[in-house]
Amino acid sequence: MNHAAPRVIFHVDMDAFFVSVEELYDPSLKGKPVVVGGKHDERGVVSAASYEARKFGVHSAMPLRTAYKHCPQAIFVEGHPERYREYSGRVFEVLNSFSPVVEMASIDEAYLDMTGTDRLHGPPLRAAHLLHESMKKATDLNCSIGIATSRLVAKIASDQAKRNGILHVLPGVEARYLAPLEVRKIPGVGKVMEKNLQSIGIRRIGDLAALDEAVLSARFGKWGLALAGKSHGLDAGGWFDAEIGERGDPKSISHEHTFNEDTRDPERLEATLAHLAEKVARRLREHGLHTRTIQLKLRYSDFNTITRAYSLPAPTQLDIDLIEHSRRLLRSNWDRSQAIRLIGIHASGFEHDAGQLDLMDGGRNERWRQALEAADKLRDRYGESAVALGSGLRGKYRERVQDNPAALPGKEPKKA
DNA sequence: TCTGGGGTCCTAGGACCC
DNA sequence: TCTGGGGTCCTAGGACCC
Repeated sequence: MNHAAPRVIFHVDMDAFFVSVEELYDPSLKGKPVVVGGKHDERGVVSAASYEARKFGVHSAMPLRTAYKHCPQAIFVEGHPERYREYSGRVFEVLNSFSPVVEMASIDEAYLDMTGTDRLHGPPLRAAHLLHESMKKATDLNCSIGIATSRLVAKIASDQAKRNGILHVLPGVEARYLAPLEVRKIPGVGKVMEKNLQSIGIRRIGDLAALDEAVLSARFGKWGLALAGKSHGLDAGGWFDAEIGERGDPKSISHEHTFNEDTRDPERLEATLAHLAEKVARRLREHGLHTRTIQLKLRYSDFNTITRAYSLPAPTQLDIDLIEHSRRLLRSNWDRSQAIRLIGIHASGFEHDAGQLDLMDGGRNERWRQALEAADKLRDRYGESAVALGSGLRGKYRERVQDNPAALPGKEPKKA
């Protein structure tokens, strides 16, 4: 085994993924300006735009209303996450048949370690062509493929290969390939970092590479050091330097909801929060995880956003715990003079085992866990609306609060 | 322009411990 | 009655990605 042999990394990126999947369900969309994300007059942003819509300046993350102004003739369609997950699975199957070392980086892109697969698939460029054809045959979707010795360069290359193309950056020419590109092409360099770099005269990756590492490190800390490495084409820092396919459990699970109109209705807020908490709890159980930290997120009318966290004495995966603690956070942190635009709940600090308390409560938690798991299975089989356990819970709690003020924290029951 | 939803990682200050 | 320094946990916020 030659350890000096450079790695062969593929970055496979599906072309206009959401739009392309929608076109498979409705071929009449093909060749037209299409915007996925919601209705043209709704709150929300563009999830994906067809290439025809992009010609009018529409791009993802643009507010839907703005997209409508740019391109009123566009067809606006609601997103279908289940469809995208299904096709993402098919994409994975194709990739997995080419290399056992696949890592889905998001729903529509993946890294493959193709090192040492020459015998099977031939040289990289040929393997990429075969992959491209297989993908089209199996999913009817186009993709672009970047090939390089690092994730970073492969990713940048796949972007340059758009659309429906392949780009191979040969070993040894990475820095030369990157040098003329704008720093913004580096994943992790966004608007703010781009501005910061511009302020010291750095526009292109080559400028970055020419700079002393110490200067970058002094000015931008850890990130500066990583940037120096990246400017030479190395996988440095953050998510990039892990081995491909070595992604473990999620670090956080969250759900949030933006109201179509801002609200100050406590019932509505608490019902929404309970619904979000149930979704989070359900996903915790799917992953076999327990959370220690629950975080509430509120966005007010003026877009000002606050987060408030609470760490539990023992980890949990139960709806009831998430509902109660997030509700408590809401009650004690919501500035009621302001209407709320968005509410969300975020779980983090995961552990695989339930807390000690689980063993000391006479089996109450264990019985809950089993009941909820059974409900999860019913939902899997018959759909979300099949089980009303969650909303039943909410109703019950409300009754309790209304009938008995003592159920509200901090209130003394009045004796008749 | 009027700004979604789901994530990851980083920073920075304060509490607390040794 | 002046006050070191490291480590870890918690919390809040922000940049960034798809």
